[in-house]
Amino acid sequence: MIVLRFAASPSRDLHLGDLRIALINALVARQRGEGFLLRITDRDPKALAEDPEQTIQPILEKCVRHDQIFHQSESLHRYRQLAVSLVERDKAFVCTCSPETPDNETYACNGACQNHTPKERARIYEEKRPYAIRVIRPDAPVVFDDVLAGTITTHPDTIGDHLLLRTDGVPSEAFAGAVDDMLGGISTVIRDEAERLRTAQEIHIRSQLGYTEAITYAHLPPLSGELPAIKTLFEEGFLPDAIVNYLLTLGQTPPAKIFTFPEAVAWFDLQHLSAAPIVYDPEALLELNREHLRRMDDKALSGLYRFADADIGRLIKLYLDEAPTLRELDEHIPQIFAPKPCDGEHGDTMRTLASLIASAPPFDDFEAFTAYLIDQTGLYGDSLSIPLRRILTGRTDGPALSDLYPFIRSYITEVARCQP
RNA sequence: GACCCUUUCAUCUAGUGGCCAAGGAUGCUACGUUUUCAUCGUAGUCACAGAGGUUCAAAUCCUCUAAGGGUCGCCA
Repeated sequence: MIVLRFAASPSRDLHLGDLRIALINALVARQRGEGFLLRITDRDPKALAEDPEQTIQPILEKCVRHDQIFHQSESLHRYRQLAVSLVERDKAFVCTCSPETPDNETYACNGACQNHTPKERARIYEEKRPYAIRVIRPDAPVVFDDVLAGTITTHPDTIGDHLLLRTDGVPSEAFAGAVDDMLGGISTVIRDEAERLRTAQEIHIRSQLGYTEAITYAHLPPLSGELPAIKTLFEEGFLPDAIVNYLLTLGQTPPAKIFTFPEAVAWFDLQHLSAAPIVYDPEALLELNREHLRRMDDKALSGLYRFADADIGRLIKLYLDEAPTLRELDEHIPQIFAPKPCDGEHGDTMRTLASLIASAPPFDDFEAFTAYLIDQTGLYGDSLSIPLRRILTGRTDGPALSDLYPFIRSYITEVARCQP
C-alpha cells in the first residue's frame, strides 16, 4: 500500500505543493494496483483547531480519491505500548529533563537520563514524575536509497536521541509514522524532501522495533515560489482538472500538454521525476486552465451559469482569451443576461435600443440586426456601436459583437434590458 | 554554525563520457491557413551557474566557489 500523510494542522491551508505530493501518491498507487491511504495526523488534540476532515477532505476530494482513511488519534495507546516496550529492551530510555526551555536556547537532553537503572526507573513511575521517552541514537549512520536522490546517509548525531513520546503522552510525528508504516504494511512513501531526516529517524525506530521489511522512499523536491492555497485557487475559478494537469507536468515531459489523471497513469514514471526544485509558474497554470475550459463540453460549461444550452457555452468560450478563470468570466457572463444600468452619456440611446429590440422581429444574423437598428435610429458608427455593446454586454469592451450575436440571438429581449 | 539536496532556454524538461556546435513542449515574434477568435502549419527566439581538474573525448565523472532550497525542538 502506498501511503500519504497530511499534517492535520489547520494553521496552514493545503497548498499546491501538498496537492502535488498527494496526486503522485495516488497515481503511483493506481499504477501498481495498490491502495492509497490518507492518514490524518491528529495525534495531539490540543493542536487541532478544526476538524481536519472538514478542512482537508473536501479540497482533496475534488482532485484525488483515497481508498482508505486512518486517524492516528485512534491508536494512541499503541504508540505508548511500543515506546514502553523499547524502554524495557534498553532501546529507549525514560527522560526526566524538564520540557521547559528558555526562549532562545535549543532544548537538549543532557544524557544523564540515559543511565537510569531499572530501579530508578521504577521510582520515577511510582512517584508519578513526568517523563518523556526517547530512543537511543543509532551507533552507525542510517543509510537508505531514495528513488530520486540515490543513497542518503544520515549521521547518528543528526538523528539524536529522538523523542518518541512527549511528557503529555503524545507521540512524535516520526514515531507515529514509523509505527503506522510498520503496522500498515506500507510499501512506498512519497513525501516532501523536507522530511528526509524524519525518514532516517523512522528507519532507526523501526529497526529498534525489530521490523525488517524495506520501504521504498521517494523524496520530492519542493515547489518554490508563492504557493497559493488550493482553496484559493478554487475560489479564483481554477478547474480541479487544470490544477491536476499542471501539477503532473512538473518534473518530467508529458506526451501531451493537456491530459487527465487517468491518462497520466499510463505514462507517469516516478523513477524519472526530476530531483531539481521547481518554481511555481502561475502563467502556466492559467494557460492550462484556459485550455481545460476551452475543451469543456459546451453545454456543461453553460451549466456553470445555470443554462443548459450549448450556444451559451460557445458564448462563454469567446471570453476565454481575456478571462481564463471562472472568476474572471464572472465579470463578463452574468451581466450579459442582467438588466443594464442605462445611464451616462449613452443612457438615452440604450433605452431607445432596448425598446426597439423588444419589439423588433427576429434576425438571423448580426448584419441584418444592425441594419435594422441603423434604419430605425438613424445612428451609425460609434454612436450606435458603443451603446449597443453596453446594452448587450454591460461593458464597453469584449469580443466582437458580430461573434457574440449568434449565441445571444434567442435571448435578445432578455439581454437588451435597462435597469428600472 | 553543522549537515543534506539541487543548479540545462522565459517556463517545464530530454540528456547516466563520444550519436549534443544540446532535443522536445509551452510561451513569445513573424508569416501562412481560416468568416473573426481558437485550431492548424511554417519559421524565428532562447540554455549546460562559474573556475579548475580527470580523459583522445565532458552537459554527463572529481574538486572548489556561487546561488537556491531544506533539516538540525516535549513545532504542526
